[in-house]
Amino acid sequence: MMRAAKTNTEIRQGQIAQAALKLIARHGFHHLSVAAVANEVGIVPSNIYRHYQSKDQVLDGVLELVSERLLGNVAAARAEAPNSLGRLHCLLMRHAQLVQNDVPIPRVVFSEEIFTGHKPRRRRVLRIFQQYLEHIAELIREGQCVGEIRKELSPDTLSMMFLGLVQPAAILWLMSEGEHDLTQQVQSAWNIYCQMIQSEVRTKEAASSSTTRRGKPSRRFHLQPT
Amino acid sequence: MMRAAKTNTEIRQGQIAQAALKLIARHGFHHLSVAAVANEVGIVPSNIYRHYQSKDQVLDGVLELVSERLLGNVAAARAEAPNSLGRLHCLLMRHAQLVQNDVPIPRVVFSEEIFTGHKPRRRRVLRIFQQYLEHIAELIREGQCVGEIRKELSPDTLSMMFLGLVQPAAILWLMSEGEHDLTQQVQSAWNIYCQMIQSEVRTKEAASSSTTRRGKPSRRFHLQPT
DNA sequence: TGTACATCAGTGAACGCGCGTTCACTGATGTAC
DNA sequence: TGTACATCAGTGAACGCGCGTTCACTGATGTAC
Repeated sequence: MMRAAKTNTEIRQGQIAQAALKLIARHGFHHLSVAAVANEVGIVPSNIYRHYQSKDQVLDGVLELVSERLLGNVAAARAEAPNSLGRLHCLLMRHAQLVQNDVPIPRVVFSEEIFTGHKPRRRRVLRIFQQYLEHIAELIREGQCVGEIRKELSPDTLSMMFLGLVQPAAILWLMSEGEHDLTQQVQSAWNIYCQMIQSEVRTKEAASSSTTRRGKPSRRFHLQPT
Repeated sequence: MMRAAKTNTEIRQGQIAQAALKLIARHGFHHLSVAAVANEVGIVPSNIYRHYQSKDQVLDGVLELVSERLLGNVAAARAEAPNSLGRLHCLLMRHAQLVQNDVPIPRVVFSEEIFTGHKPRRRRVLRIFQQYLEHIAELIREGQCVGEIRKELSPDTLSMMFLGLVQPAAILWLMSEGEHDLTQQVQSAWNIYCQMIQSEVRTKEAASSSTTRRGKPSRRFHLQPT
């Protein structure tokens, strides 16, 4: 066996967390072994302990990555779309992509290790979850301020429902190994959700608002196939 | 140690599955050990193998129980409420109760053991999930037939969104150890969902339909706190 | 009703395996002189 | 520029623990005669 190149701990920590995330994405959280991570990085298992104190700390590193990606998507969605509904739509699709291609967040968030693992980590995931929800609620509030989104609906409830547009579909997708088309299912759900939350354009007050409902209804409504 | 009373295999299989479900509900899926199950039943670990061939088969027994409860709720909701919206509401609240009191289904369905465990079991859970979705879609279709629910919305998408009313809240509830009030959050989401899917009562054609929207809007709408 | 035997559930000890972690040692890199 | 030494990352062997599973044995229950 060739000896691995000597590498700075800071860099190795990053490599190890990335490798762990990749393996979790592929084989699931609790199949993650220190040996597998080491192998992925190209070092020997015991060497992990030069850079992390324990497996637990590696997992903390993974959570950090997941948090960054989730919150990064919020920032990206803000930058990509000009209005609230567009941003929400963008965030939703990015979230679906994240689940599908890159990081099966469900594997992390729904994992047993999280629910039943030691408390500090559970609190941490809870916090990430809540932060994410809060960002979504903020997007919704902004939409309500400018009149895009109906003001009588609670942003907190709407943000929870927003996540509900992806989660069941994501689980189904995970379990069916790609038999279900996640993106399309999420899109269908979004169409209905969007139509529901946007301010009515029929009423006289907001007849020509910024929403696209009137212009191209066929893209907002999910038309029944048959 | 007192010797356990000799008991019929059929009965013991039931006891074992029940005990396993109870322990999963309390401590999570992958913390389930054969020893713990045996202890809960009041027998010795090795005795489990008189009644099941392996731990895997015990887990299959647990899935059977979960399936029964989920589908049982559908039947109960059908019996309890006269119309489709009422049945959906009833089913939703029963589902939330199931998660909260009895069987944390998330612990089973979202478990790593399911996603990454051996294929036959994953297929089985997928099937249970799909059956449940299909029953919900059927309730929705019935509602569309009698004009309670808007006909242009896809039952398949609506059923997925229906599950989305509980799932994020359930996960939050699990992680926060009851800090969040699951029932109330689900109720809020339902109010919005219900308002969205029910047929418009404003329009002339269905002015006096069977929905309760006009009569008591404050119970259907979630009013913003501030 | 009583006896002999087959069947079947219950038990404790032990095995085997995976896996996280420790430890003593190796060898490369950077720094002081 | 060259030498000596400290520092730190890499390695393989081994330990320890939990846990699913096996096995030989025990003892209770039901049945045939």
